[in-house]
This record gives sequence, structure tokens and C-alpha cells, in this order.
Amino acid sequence: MKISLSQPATPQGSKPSGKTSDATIARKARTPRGIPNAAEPGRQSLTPEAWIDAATEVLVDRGIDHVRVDVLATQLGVTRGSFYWHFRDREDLLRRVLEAWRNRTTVQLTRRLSLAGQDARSQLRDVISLPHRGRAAARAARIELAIRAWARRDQMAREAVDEADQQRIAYHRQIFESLGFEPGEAALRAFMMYSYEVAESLLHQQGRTEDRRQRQDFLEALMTTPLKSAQPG
Amino acid sequence: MKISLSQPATPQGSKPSGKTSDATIARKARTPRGIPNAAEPGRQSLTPEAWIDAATEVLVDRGIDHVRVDVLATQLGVTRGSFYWHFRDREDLLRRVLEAWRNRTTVQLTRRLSLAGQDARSQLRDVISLPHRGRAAARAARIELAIRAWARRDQMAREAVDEADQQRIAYHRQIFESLGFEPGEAALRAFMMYSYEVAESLLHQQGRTEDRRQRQDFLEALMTTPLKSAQPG
DNA sequence: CATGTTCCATACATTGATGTATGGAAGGCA
DNA sequence: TGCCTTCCATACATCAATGTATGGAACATG
Repeated sequence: MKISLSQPATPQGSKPSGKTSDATIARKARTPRGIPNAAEPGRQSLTPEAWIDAATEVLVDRGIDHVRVDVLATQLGVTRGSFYWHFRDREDLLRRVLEAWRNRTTVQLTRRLSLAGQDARSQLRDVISLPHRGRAAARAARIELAIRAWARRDQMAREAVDEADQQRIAYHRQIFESLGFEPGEAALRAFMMYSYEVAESLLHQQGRTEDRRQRQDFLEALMTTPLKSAQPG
Repeated sequence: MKISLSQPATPQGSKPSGKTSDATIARKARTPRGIPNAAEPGRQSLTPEAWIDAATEVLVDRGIDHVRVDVLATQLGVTRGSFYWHFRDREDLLRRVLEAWRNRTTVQLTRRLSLAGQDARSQLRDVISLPHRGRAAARAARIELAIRAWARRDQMAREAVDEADQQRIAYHRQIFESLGFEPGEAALRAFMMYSYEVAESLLHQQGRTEDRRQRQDFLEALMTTPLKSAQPG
């Protein structure tokens, strides 16, 4: 009588106990360079990251409720048996999708913060034009929007989004303070501008490049324009 | 042999053919004042609107994918048998949820337009403070947000949202033109301000009443402040 | 080459949601 | 009073998605 021992030897995702990426680290450490292992001799065996990427893609295109094991398995060309080797269950996958996003955004903000101390005006311009530069940025915006929709109903996702919002608003505030606005007004402008950025990606901007360019210029001008002194009327 | 004849005599929702609210109109015309009809003698029989309201509520709380027939039936205290009498299928229900929202928003905008020609400044103030006045407005904002999330993956919902956006931006533009801005700048300000409104409901505003009030005042001041003439430096 | 491990396939078992078919209670109407 | 209509309940039939149990091919390692 052979009891199942060869099953979740190492992987099986991450339970609430311990760190989350044990499995990943273990796998990567053991097979450093390509793992030809599966049924078809030519194919690489899947990493958890492949599942996470596929899940993120489905999340963007069809929402969190369509991120399902069988869908991803089909898309990756394997069966669900593979999934349940790499992950404990669906929840586990979703946790790690969020974790991956959180890491990416943190890295991005850190990179921008490293450029701090430079010209505040150019930093502002940078932030304004960022969502429109390159496909990578556009894709990041779509991912964020999908996660934001997810966050409306999921505590875990909500925490991640709130954290990102806080960090970025703080960064914006810093810029406006560097531009010479007093802390209170800098905070207001930061919130307003960040809000606008979020909304612009939410609204189906039917404008062409020219319109967006115009909006960018206007936004920059407006956000750097001081208020008329004290509203005489 | 009795063939099923008593089934979809009148209702059964709306197929793509004909107008959408045939069933509703027919029912309302025949039973003008309360319909005590169901199993329990005391209970009123359900109207399609009751299902639509319940669906809207679930949509707000848990997203479109959780708007399911059995869930609504339980919530309404009936079985799914009732649903399939009033509606053709789930799709039919979703269509009418959208239709109801579209009607409400159109009515609201029409009501505001009827006040046009008044003081543009007070109209602006009105728009700014609108999402924060009363529970009805707050609820409307939550519904809209849920539909907006839905619209990311559904053509039908997307069209409804785009239409509403267009209408409202046009209204905003009108206000700014009344305030004296030239058409181009009025359009820019309208888009920007509308974007901010959308975003503010999207962001989990952790500010208290005081903060929101401050933001409202600042927004009004900023949106009515002319740009500094030609950016000397 | 014998064995163990890694990774995936296959085959249930279960649950949840949809849609349909039919029956049945309550009231309107002659 | 008897029939007809309205509205809902009940009982299938059907998928779709999850999670589990187990087998098996490919590779490494001694």
C-alpha cells in the first residue's frame, strides 16, 4: 500500500503560514536554467510566475471572477493537474497575483523616488505624461484598473490598492511642495492631480493623441497656476 | 393532452424584437394598484422592477458576476420560478438593469438642464457638492461605479456609460462657457473636472467631512481660476 | 540501471448555477 | 360555480468549475 508521498513534496503554494514564495525560491534554486521535464519532451515546465502572468492577463481582460483554474490551464496548454501542484488552491493564486503587482508598483515608485531632488517641474511633467508613454505603461494602467475593480469587493485587493494610492499621493505632494506650494495646498493639489490620473485611465478616452497632448499641457499649466489671491467676491 | 399554454402568455421579458418594456407596461396596465396574488395570501406579487432593484443592489455589493438568479430569488423570498416568468433569461434582466440606470441618469441630467440659464457659478458649486449630498446621491455614485466596472467587460454596459459620460461632459462644458471661458478651454476644464468627480468616488476617500469640504472649495477655486497668462519662464 | 523526484495527465466526486417542464394556489370574470 | 389567467413552487436535466486521488513520463543521481 503506497501512501501518497510524492505529491506536495516541495511546492503546493503557500499556506497562511510562513513566507509566500517558498515554493518559487525552492524551484528556482534547484533548477537554475530551463527545465525540460514535461510530457512533451521539448516543452519547458511551468513556473508559478507563468500561472500568475496568465491570471493577470485574464484579470485584465475579463475580471477577477473569470480568473479560473481551467481557463488558465487551457491557455497555458496544460491541465489543472499542473496548477494544483504549484498552488494550494485558487485563493493562493490570487494572493500571489496581488503580491506580484504590489512588488512591481513599489519598485516603480522607488525608482522615481531615486530621481527626487531633481527639477520638480520636470518630475511633474514626467508624472503627467507617464500613462501615455509606451505600451508597458498602458498595460500597467489596465492592470491597475482591473485590480481596482477587484478591490471593490475583496479586502485583500483593497488593501493593496489603498497602499499604492497612499504612496503615490505622498510622492505627488512632495513634488508640489518642491514647486513652492505650502503643505496644505500641496496636499490638495496632489490629491486632485492623482485623482485625475486615475480617472483618465478609467474614462474611455475617445480623444486622439493630439487631444491627450492638449490635456496634458493644460493639466500642467493648471496645476502649477497659483489661485487668484483671496476671491474678492 | 394539455400543452403548456398558460406559460409565457404575456410577460417573459423582452426579446431583441420589439420594445424592451412590453411586459412591464402590460402588467402595470392590467393591475393598477397592488397585486395580491402569490402563494401566501398576504404577500404582493413581484413586479419586474423588484427584480431589477434587487439585481442592482447585488451588482453594487458584489459585482455583475454575482448577479445570479438564485441569489436574487432568495433575497426576494421566492423561487427562481418567479424569475423565469418575468424575464426571458439572465441576459434579459441585465439589459433592463442597464436600461433603468440609463433612464435615471437621463432624468437627472434633464432636471439639471432645466435649471440652466441660472447663475453658472452656483451650477458649478452644485455639481461639485452633488456626490456628497444625501444618501441617494451617494448610492447613485456607488451604482455608477459598479456599472463602470461592469462596462470594462461588457459592450452593452460600456455603451451606456459612454453615453452618460458624453452627456455630462457636455453639460460641464456648457457651465464653463457660461463662466466666460472660451470653448476650447471650457472643454478642457469640463473634461478635467468630470474626471475628478469620477475619480473621487473611485478612490477610497479616507478623508472626513472637513477634508472633503476643503477639497470642494479648492476645486471650485482652481477650476474658476484663469491660467497665468503665457508662462513667462 | 535502479530509484527517487519533479511535473503533469486522467479520472472521479462534489457543488453551484442555469434553464425547462409542469403543477398548483389565488383571484378575476362569465 | 366553473373556467381562465396570473404568478410562483417543485422537480428534473445539464453544464461548469473546484478540489482530490492517483498514475505516469522524463530527468537526475547514485
